[in-house]
Amino acid sequence: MTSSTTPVRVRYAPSPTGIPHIGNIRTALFCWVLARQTGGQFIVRIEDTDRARYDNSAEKAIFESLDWLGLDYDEGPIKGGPHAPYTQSERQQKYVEAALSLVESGHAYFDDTTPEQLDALRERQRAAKQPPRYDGRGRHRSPGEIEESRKAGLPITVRLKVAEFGSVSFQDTVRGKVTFDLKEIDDFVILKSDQMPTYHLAHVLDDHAMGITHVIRGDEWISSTPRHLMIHQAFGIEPPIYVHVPLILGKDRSKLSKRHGATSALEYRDRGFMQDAVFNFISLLGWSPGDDTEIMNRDEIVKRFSIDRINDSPAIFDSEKLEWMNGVYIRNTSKEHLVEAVLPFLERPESEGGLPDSVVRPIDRAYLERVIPLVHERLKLLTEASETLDFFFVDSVNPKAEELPGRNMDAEMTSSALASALELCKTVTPFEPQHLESEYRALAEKMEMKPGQLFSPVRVATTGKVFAPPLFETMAAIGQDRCIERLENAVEILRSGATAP
RNA sequence: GGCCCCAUCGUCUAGUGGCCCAGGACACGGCCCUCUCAAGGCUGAAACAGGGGUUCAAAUCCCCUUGGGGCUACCA
Repeated sequence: MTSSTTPVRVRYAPSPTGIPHIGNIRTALFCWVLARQTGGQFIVRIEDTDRARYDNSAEKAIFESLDWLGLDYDEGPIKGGPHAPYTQSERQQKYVEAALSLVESGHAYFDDTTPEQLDALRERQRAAKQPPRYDGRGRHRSPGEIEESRKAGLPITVRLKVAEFGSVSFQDTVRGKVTFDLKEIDDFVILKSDQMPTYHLAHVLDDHAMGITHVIRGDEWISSTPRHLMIHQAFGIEPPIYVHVPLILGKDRSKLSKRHGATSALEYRDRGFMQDAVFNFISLLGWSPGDDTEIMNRDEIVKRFSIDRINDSPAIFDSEKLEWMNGVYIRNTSKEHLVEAVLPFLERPESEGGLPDSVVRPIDRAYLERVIPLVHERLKLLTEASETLDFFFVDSVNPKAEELPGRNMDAEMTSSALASALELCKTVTPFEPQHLESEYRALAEKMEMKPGQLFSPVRVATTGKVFAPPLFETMAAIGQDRCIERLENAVEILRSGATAP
């Protein structure tokens, strides 16, 4: 059991082969939270030992994701630290030396089996309905034979000698005791023929060197943990505490990947989610504080987090609830902060979801501050701001003729409503919400219409939309001149539409 | 196929033997509020995968079955 007062050293060790998805980032978040809670360290290490799959943009995305969610690290690439470097490709020599020392001590051996031979072996095993497994043939190769292969340019790997009998078990903090039979584990590669270590070797060495106390990682690693234990044993070092967190699955219940659509934290940022909402939401995937609390800021999460309360079962990632939560965060945020958050989205080009290109950039900030309260509680995504606010910023608006009439209103009723509304609009002073409302209500009464029947066409005429913020606040913000123009325009639209056959 | 892990409403989850004919949240339906849309309030429908044990008592413990997932690479 982990005492929350003992400082932990935990690490997030992604490999830069793709943009980190929510599940991956959730693991980073758990690590970060635990480090902050215990006053320990959160370390980032880049595991780029797979040269073929290395992707520079993925590496950038990793740091961008961490940064966006505010997961600051104590040691890592760029920043450095007492165990630098924190990028595995820069630590290669250490792995090679370690692998060689294992050969020296008899815990590992060179293997010159070619990939083709390995394929053939597996093929045969499959045909014979045997589990595909390396058969340990390299154990019997003499140094001379290896040397010959080396000279012939054959690929040479280093494999760990795994005992053929017995079992390994370990205590996983979330799973409990997990046991594997050693006969299930073959002699696996620890040093590849390109002199790069495999994940198994590299991370064990680094975690040990960096003093990692808790290895927090996805459930997918549970079945290779016995290998990691064997490596520790071979080096005579103590393994860390293992914490295998349940995976986050896509809607089809399979491991999260690109084909599940938007799965990276960065995509959520770009789609208008707030970082605190995403932080809150993903912390609740596979963990809960134990009561009904759902909305928690990061301090609360840090305070309440506990490894013991991490779930056993995988969670399906469904962004519907995240959208709701994002709305909660938007509503809870200050006007000033919302303006700040929404501005970059409004200023994007129209084709990317920004305000119409006809609106001059930079956007009139003072005016935005004036109108944002009108939509504050209506916003679920920051990206929605453009279409929710556009009519405030553009010069004119184009209501559809068929949308102008309100419920149970015919064309005639609509035109007379608009005509009277226009006349009133020209004369009403001051042009302020309360006054506007009382004037327009009086007008509705005089015309023997329900307020809504008068307001609806006016809303559509002034905003171009059927749904909009409260009418009189909106009109006041749009201003008397533009309202008059828009109402005139609507009257015109209706007239030309009505005369058409 | 083999090994390992998992199993409560559609989804996220509470539940650690009696407080549970199972609670909360999202989504969905209804009602209220209301100038539309939201927000808010009330409310409805919705789950312990199945079968055996153990126990006075089981969603909770054990076993089996079923289902799902992961791993099974010179990828991580």
